[in-house]
Amino acid sequence: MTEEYSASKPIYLQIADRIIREIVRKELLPGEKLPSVREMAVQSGVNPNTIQRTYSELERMDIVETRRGQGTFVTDREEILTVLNEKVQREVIESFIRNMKDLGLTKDQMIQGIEKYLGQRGEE
Amino acid sequence: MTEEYSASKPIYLQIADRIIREIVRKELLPGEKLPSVREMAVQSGVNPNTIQRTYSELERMDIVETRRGQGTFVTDREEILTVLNEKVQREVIESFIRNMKDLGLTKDQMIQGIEKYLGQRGEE
Amino acid sequence: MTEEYSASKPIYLQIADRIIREIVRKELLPGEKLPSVREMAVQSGVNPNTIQRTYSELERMDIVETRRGQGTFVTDREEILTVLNEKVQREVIESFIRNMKDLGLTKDQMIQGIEKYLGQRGEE
Amino acid sequence: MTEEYSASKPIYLQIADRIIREIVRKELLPGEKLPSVREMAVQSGVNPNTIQRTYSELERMDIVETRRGQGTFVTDREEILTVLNEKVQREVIESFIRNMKDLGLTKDQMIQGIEKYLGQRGEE
DNA sequence: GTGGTCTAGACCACA
DNA sequence: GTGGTCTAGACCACC
Repeated sequence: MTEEYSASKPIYLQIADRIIREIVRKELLPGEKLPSVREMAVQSGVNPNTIQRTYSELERMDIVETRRGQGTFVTDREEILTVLNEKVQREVIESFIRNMKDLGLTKDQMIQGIEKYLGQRGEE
Repeated sequence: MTEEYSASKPIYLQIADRIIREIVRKELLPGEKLPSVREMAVQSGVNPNTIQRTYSELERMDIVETRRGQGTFVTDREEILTVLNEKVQREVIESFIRNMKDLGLTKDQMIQGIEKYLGQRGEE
Repeated sequence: MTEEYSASKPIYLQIADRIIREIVRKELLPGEKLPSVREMAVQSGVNPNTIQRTYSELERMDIVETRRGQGTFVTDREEILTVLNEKVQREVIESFIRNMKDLGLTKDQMIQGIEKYLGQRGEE
Repeated sequence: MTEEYSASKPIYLQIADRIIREIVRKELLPGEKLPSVREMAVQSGVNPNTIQRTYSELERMDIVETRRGQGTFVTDREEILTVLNEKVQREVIESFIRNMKDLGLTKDQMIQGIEKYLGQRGEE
């Protein structure tokens, strides 16, 4: 599988986003080891330096921690992951609200739209 | 202004999407003239043939009509624009729901999230 | 009005065909005067020499006759026009039959097709 | 072989029409591979881009499907080909009727004309 | 090899 | 001026 990367955002950040999404979806669990820089570079079809920058960025955000000689691990500090989860969620919601407002819709119409696609509130 | 284009989707379609968004947001009104092919090409930093293709695609979708020797105009057929609006709205909602489900959230949590950012239901 | 001419057939013959069609449709009547070479050239947007060849060709077919100093006239010899009519009609029918056979249709299917588009036989 | 193209219709559509005719006449069978863009361009004496446009148009009409890296193939969806056949047939009939009406003939005369060329109804 | 996109530059018909 | 078509030649992703 060859992934494609948008021209408008640095690749290392795009990969960081992807990893964050995997953490939020619990596909990567707290404390779990990430693939090595070299392995991830091969998987992603990019230069190892790029992955190095990705991991540095994630570490700067306290989302991962690297242990010398052992590798890079998802943080197990729950408060960090909680905040991360909220942040990602907030971004999705804000983007949605912005788009819907562009379409001239009110909050009630947004909710009705969601209910139309998922069935009435209370179900599911 | 130099715009950047994603690598994963043809430029002519990305520009078409941009125009559609402008129509849906009422930045381009029904019956309004679009920039000429050559002018839009300069604005967008692409070859006129690419814009030609964009306009052809929009015409094929009945979103735009061309009058020979005069230019390209947003359709003034309301039913077309209504359907377009619904289609874009549906896409926004589906994308939102997909993202939120990725985050492991239920429908009620989605709605609560929106209400948190916009105030309780019934207000605005 | 600028007419267009196919690249695959000489223009002078295309114009001859057009005149023949007008005669067959009785838009040009037996004995009626055709426009002068110069006038027809202007009407058709071509060189007078081209019309001259058209008229010569029609005269060779005995469809028109030219009277020196007076102009070019549709023949009034009914037998010529009758034969012409049959010839044109035959060409239309043969072309139709050829096309329909290409589609793998039998005669009865052709007739049914016509009836479908014009109502049942005996009406109209 | 140098083909000639009418001035009044885009070449890419004339070639599309030709291919459609070949499909309807079963000279091109369902599932059969069309010549590659470059090969067809040479055969037709036009630029590859023109054939590309022809194939795109045919794909838009669902008459043809392209498989990446493999080529362009006549669809094998029978219902598409049936509809196409009916459409072409309708066009042939309508053109015939138009021509015959131009000649001032009634429906019965059209049918008699066909029977004169193919023998009486019921035979064949 | 295949189809698909893009650029550069030309010519056309229409108004 | 407008949009529409066509050529020439390039680069891309996929197989």
